[in-house]
Amino acid sequence: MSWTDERVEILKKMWGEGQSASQIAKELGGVTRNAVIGKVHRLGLSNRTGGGGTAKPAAKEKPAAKPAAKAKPAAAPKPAPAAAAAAPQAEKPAPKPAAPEKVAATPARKQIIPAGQPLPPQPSANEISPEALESVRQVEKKAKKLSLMELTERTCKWPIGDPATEEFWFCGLAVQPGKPYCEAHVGVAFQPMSSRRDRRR
DNA sequence: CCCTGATTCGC
DNA sequence: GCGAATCAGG
Repeated sequence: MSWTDERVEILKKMWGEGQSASQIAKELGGVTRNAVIGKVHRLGLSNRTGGGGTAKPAAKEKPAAKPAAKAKPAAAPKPAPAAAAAAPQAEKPAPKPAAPEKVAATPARKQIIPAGQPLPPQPSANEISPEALESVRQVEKKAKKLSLMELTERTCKWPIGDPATEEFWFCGLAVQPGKPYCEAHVGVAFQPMSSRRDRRR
């Protein structure tokens, strides 16, 4: 893979949005995060964290608009990257702005979903063993309360709360190797059929 | 352990 | 110019 104009553009865009190098690498495909970082540096758009050697995920970054250095005087040779564009996303009714957390909203419009696996349906409580329910409640207290965008392949994707309200987030604890959930949630999500049958009626 | 970006240096 | 290896920090 080479750094074509379009790929560089995607890189710039995502980097500007605060996406991590690894995320950008995945999006582009065919490159590693190292390649992305290397390119970022060569392009001169690097400094994002104050310090050397470290950087936080895409979270607190002020809406920095560092680029802009040079503006193209004329010509807009970038006509149509791709389709997409239209985001059917209607304004979300947020009747309850009660967001205790300062969940940094990524200025991204595209909104990629890092989650690699399908999200689970909320289990009907009556299908789960009391013990399991118990541990789930326990774990929910320790949940990292990640937002959708904060999920990665290694964070538990167990949903907690009502998606229709502000009371909604994902567990976010470390997943069980190969599973989409943390240990506790794997327990309630993947139950042996045998035990299910026993419990049933 | 997982992650992050920064740097180096042979290609 | 490129990016794997390495480094350095969370």
